[in-house]
Amino acid sequence: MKLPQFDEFEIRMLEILQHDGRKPVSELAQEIGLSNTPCARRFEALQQAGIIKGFSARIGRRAIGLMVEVFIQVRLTSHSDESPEKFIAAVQRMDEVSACWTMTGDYDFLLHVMVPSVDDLNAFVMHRLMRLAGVRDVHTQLVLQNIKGPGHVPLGHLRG
Amino acid sequence: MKLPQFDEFEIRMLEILQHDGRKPVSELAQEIGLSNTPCARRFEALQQAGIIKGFSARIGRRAIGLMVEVFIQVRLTSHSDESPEKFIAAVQRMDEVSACWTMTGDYDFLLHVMVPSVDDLNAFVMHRLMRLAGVRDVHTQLVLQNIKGPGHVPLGHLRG
DNA sequence: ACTGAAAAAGAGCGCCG
DNA sequence: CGGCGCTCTTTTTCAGT
Repeated sequence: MKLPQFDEFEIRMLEILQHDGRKPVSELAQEIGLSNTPCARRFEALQQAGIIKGFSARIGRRAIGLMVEVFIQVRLTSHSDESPEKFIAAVQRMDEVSACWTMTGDYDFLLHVMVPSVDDLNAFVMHRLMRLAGVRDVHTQLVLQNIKGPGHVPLGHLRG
Repeated sequence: MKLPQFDEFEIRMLEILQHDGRKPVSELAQEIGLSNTPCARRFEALQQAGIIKGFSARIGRRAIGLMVEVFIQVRLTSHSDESPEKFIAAVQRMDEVSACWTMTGDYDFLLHVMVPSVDDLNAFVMHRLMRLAGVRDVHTQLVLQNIKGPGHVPLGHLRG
């Protein structure tokens, strides 16, 4: 598990592709001051090495009617014979769950959830989430405003 | 603020582009059973309407040495003459902050932060975050495991 | 609105300093 | 490794249903 070393070309490629993931390699090459071929080679290498894991369209949630965005913290029963794996597998299949992490602190899981309305939120929490085996309690916090991101990973540390 | 109506073509385009944001329009067209031109038109329209806000490379944080991922909740002083705008502006400029939301609950802000090491986390919280005007207290929770996402927005509700 | 064909732009290749 | 020139694919535009 060693880190690859990044040169300035690669760092700038990552910066640019994080902002515009569809930018043609030819434009990339021009912007970072490199010719077409070496730029394409690095582009390929970054993906091969797992540094670029893929590309995604950023979709405006409000534009598709997801007016309610929440973070839900979930605590499982400690003596869970129904081990966390079941909960994890269930979460993976829930379309409303945009992201999920296991965490330190009072709760075991943090879920990032988007639904069209407060009624849908209620239905999701009451009838789908709390019905899962091993769920002890949940703590829901509404998002009031999106200040920043997501979809951008810090890169500043790469050039120190 | 009305929602556009989505047909099956557009929904599938969003699904595909969320998974592979660099897929050529020609391939998209083939996969959803449409000819080149109308597919390209919808592709353009989705961006124009703000439904697709852009495209991003998904970067593996561990691959670039960001070994510590945390969520930090921040509470501001209630009598903040230094209004939240100053805090927001500061957060926008902090590279370590991958995402930020304002929230209901005991804390005002939720910050998604990635840093190379625990030492960097300490330095960030102590010397940069808590130094900001109006910050009353912070609550930090470490990410133990990435279960799902981020970068994918629910689309299931669009087709009922 | 979709189709089909042209022109323009980009990607992938071998080959050479 | 970086650059150059070639072919093939993809995008874009402009017709015609």
